Amino acid sequence: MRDTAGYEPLDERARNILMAVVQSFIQTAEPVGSRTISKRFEFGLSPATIRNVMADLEEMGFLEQPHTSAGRVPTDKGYRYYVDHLQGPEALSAEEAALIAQRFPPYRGEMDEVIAEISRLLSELSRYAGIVLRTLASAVFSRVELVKVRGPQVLAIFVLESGMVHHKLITLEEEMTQDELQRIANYLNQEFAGQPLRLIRQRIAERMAEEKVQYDQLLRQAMQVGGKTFEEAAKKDEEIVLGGTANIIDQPEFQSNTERMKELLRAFEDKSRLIRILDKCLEEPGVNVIIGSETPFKDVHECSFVTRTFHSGDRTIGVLGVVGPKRMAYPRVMALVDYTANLVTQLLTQG
Amino acid sequence: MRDTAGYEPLDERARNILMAVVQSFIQTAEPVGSRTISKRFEFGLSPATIRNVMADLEEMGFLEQPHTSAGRVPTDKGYRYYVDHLQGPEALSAEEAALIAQRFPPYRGEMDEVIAEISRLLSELSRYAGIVLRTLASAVFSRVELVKVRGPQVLAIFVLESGMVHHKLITLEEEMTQDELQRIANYLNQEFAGQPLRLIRQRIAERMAEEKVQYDQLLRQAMQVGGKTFEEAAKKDEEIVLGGTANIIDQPEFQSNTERMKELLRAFEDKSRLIRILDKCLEEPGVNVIIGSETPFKDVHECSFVTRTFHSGDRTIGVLGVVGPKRMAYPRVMALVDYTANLVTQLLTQG
DNA sequence: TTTAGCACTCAACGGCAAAGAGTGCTAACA
DNA sequence: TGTTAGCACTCTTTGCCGTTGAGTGCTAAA
Repeated sequence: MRDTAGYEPLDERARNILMAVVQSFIQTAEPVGSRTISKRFEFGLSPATIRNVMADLEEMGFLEQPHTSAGRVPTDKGYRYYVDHLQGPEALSAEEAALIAQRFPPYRGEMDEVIAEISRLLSELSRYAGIVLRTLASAVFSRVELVKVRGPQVLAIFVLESGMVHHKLITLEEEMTQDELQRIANYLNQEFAGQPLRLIRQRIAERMAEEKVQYDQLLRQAMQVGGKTFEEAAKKDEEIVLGGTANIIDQPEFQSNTERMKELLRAFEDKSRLIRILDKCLEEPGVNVIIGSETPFKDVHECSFVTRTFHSGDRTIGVLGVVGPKRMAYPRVMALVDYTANLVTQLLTQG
Repeated sequence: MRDTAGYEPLDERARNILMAVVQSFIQTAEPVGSRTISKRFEFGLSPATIRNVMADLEEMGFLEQPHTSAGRVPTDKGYRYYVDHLQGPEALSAEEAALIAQRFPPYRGEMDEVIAEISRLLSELSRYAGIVLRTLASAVFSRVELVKVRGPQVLAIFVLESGMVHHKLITLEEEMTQDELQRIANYLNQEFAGQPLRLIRQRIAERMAEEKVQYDQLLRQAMQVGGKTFEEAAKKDEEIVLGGTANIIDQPEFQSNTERMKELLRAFEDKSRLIRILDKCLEEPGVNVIIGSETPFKDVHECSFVTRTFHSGDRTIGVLGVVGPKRMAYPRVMALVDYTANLVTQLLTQG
């Protein structure tokens, strides 16, 4: 939900007509005219009256015309108003809910496969693209194991409080024995267990600057290894998976315009930008909708994002959702995303 | 290289003209007529003569006409003949080779990032899609570490001879102590170090059937854990990454035909089919070319694959390559793929 | 054997008129 | 005063049609 202030007040009739335009356009992808609305919806108003109202709505910035003699199309502001104030909440049908639950992947501590499967599931059910971001930003450290691989290469496996496991291959400045590594691991576990990764990184940076670290060999080595372990982790802090991008080709708005389509597919290949967008969603509670130009990235201004965070216990693990054209079936997709996020949370929490 | 037998012998002139048609079509994506060839190539032949030869080539199945009054287009058989017998080997320019070497990712035992980066590199340089398959089929086991996570969950980390590291979370039937796990790991290391994963799986299956295993607790437990460890590994035996799929949208043959484009993008999303295709390439030494209908999968009949295996020492690690339209700049792409595969092999071998 | 000439085919292009959807404005109506 | 019918106007879409041009196959001459 965005701030609702700053809108000119719309009377009942204007709201109804705006709703009719948005819904009709979402269904047909054709600009909608006054005649169409007058026929298809039972407002008991003539096209002429509707025209007047639509002209008002256009002036207020909710609608626009592709060209003079065409019908109207919602603007981003129009979609926003629709999402925030007009659409009723839609529940998933029982069959659909059952279908999702049935297709739900099993979880055995390996997030990667779950993420991939969920994004596929979301894309199939929405017929748009599915997207999942997994973050370690608020992950809590539980334990690390250090395994000598060969030479100065060491495998650091760290287990998170949520039961998730990550591993990183790090290269030390000087070779150490497995015994030394064991001692270091013990130290790190004792010192940092139960703390968020974010904080640990900070602590290590602080300690390394402290004087006494210079004199204590174990401490010095521990900080070196710990630094590498947790710093390296940062690189994989966020993992993002997209599924079903081919679905967007079916959308008529891109069919005719291959230029836009190319732009969009390229945007989807550049994960870093998507991460930036979804990062914002991590802070939003509940189902979050981003419409077209509400993101700062021009190549996705023709898209909307519907997302929701998912958790393990009270830790935020990531965010999942659907990317589709602005002309998206919002109520349905929002219900789908909400339901799926709940299921994932359940899976991770009790798993 | 395919079998060269079974071709009607082509005389010098026919070969030249076939080559001209293929090259011209690769360049322009337009069906090529007799007039064009007569002008652009210095054969000293009139269009009429060329027409006769082209008619012969069409009868033999090397060329075809989209419609009566259009020029000719190579068939898959035509491309095949071109690739096998007509194109000269092309070397990468020094600048390009340098560019690749410079953009080459560093390697520190983590394959995942290398694979992703290589596929991106291949796609950027070829302007088609880059593809990399990593396989464990011929991987050799070096060492395993078993780490208790919580309850019956155990993290199995296995190091391969090539220095690569994989991990799998497995769930035991009964909880074990870290000490027991350590003993089991020792046993597995002693027993199986230096053997291919493939073979190990087989051995374990055999042993589990043996009678004496029933009486020896350590052995029984070891087989149970080993079975899970190596069996689980099979699931991730093959990993495939595609980069730059958006590039294919630029190809004129797909621009006009969104139906084909959709089909192709969907095919790219179904990794299992791509794996099947690339699996075949694993057995081919040298640069391998697959043209259109030479794969059994209809959705990629408009594409060609150019691939080459890469190695660590004498072990095959995977296969990399480029996927593009059949109308592909074969000599250039083949040189690129060859060079890149060599670099990767070098990286993995000395790394 | 090669080539010039010719009749033929067919996609592509441009122009044009008709159709159709939609609008804004005005005047009449309840 | 709000609503609506009517109307003139705009502009895209569609279909039609003739023209153009690239390309072919065939035949007959060099």
